[in-house]
Amino acid sequence: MNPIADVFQKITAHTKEHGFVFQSSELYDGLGAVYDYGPLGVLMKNNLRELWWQSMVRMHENIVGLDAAILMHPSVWKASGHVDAFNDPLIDNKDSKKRYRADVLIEEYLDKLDQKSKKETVKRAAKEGWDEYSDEYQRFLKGNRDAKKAAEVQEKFQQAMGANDMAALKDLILECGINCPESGTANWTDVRQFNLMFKAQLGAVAEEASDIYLRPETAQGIFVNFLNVQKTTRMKIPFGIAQTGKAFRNEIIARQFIFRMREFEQMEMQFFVKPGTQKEWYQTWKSNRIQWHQALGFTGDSIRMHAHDKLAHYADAAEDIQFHYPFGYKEMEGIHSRTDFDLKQHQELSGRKLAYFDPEENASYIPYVIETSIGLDRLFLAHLCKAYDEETVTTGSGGEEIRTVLRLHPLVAPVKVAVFPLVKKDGLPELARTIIDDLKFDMQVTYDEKDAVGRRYRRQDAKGTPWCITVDNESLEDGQVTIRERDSMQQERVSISALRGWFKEKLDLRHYLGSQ
RNA sequence: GCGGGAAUAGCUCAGUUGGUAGAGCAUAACCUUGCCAAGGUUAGGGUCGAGAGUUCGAGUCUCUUUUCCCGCUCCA
Repeated sequence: MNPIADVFQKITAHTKEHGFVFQSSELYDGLGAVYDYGPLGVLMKNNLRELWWQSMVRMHENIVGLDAAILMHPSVWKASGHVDAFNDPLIDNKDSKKRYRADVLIEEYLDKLDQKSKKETVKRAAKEGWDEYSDEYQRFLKGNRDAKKAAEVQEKFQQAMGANDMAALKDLILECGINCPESGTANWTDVRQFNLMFKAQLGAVAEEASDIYLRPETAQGIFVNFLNVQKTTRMKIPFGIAQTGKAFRNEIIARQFIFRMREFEQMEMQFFVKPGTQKEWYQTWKSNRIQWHQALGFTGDSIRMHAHDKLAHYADAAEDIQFHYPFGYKEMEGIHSRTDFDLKQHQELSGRKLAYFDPEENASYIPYVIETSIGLDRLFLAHLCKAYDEETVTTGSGGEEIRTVLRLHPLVAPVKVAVFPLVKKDGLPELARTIIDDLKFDMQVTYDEKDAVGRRYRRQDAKGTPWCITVDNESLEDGQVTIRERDSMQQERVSISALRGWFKEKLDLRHYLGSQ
């Protein structure tokens, strides 16, 4: 096994062992590429979502929140392009093992026929002296062998696509003698429809029910609410709408643990700007988002920007923020300049005006959109990967051992403080409980009294808890306790009455996100 | 989707030519110790991923299937 896979496997095993992530429906052998967050996982995931929300909504007076429904009108997905782009008839060549879109293969074949037909026509026209606009020319162009064949194939093709008839598509490929460009053979599998959107039924009576989709992205909920939000909040451009929520994609292959899941959570912010200013805003949000990641510990080369090779149909600029996962640099967040594509599409299909009236310009226009879109699960995984560490330490008896520690950012860590009585007698547990009762209003705290205290420290290290408080016999007299820090293992004596202030200072957002 | 590998207790893994299911760690209770883990005693926990087949008998052999990992492939 290669060392990279080894590290990743250790991380995934660790997350299960300590209750961060479980496989979905494990009791029934599991459901592929779907995962559940355990007790520690949900705390950490909530922290990350909250940190994003605070830096987006709370710290920007021109960004407001939204929580749109997962179910939306089917036309939304027509307008967004998902119905077309997420519905591909695919076919594999068994010899080359290459996969193609069946419709693209046929369209390419039709193109070839068209070219042949044109070539023939030009040749014939030169011979006969026909003008390009003459009746003879046109008649031959439509009437030659290749053109007739093309028309015939075209009709069958449209019929098959219209009826979603996959068998007919395959027959057509065989009939046309279309071979794999790679292997040159016609050893094809059946054509299969890959629908990346999850379909559900709206309506309890099967015959009356209509198809509806689970949203494949959260962005459209923002676009269709654009005017609702703008009018009710009296927002002026430039302004943004932020949303977090689940999205669903029927991935053909889904791997690498929670990196690619069928059900996942996105955190998106769509920022509406005046056309022509999108480039500046694109840069602004790019650097803002990088700063945010750096503030939470993704320093050095743990993240990098990566430009898209080819742009999606809606974008005029797009880059990813990639994180250096154990399996390589992979997309964690996307910054996209989406132009006015989405709003325009919705305006067209709905027939409702989606223009914004700009009082300063005294003109109305459809705004351009800069999108920041991050996968919460991928962010979660990135923090785990960055934090996981096996450190060699010297033991009390002079030997060496491995300390497994999650060096999570304190704001990200699921539990902030663990409180221990040094021994479970002499009233120490009771004193420890009073400390917990005092701190629990501000942060997630936990209690542990079992085993030697050193061992309890290690248990918390594995969960990423940044601080441990130990109550000893002296505490009863001088009112002071020991705070032990996770990464340095340094200890500090602090009086019980000062604890709340001490932690409030350590967990102060402005230390980390203050630059934004 | 193709090819390869794997699945036994919460975790890491043994399990011989097919013959009653094991260890360490973890968990719980009690005793002991007390500032950087693994002292003692005891207890709980497994239809060996699932289904079928071969067999007197299957964790072990065969087939199917599910899930995970690796490589290709795919990816708004």
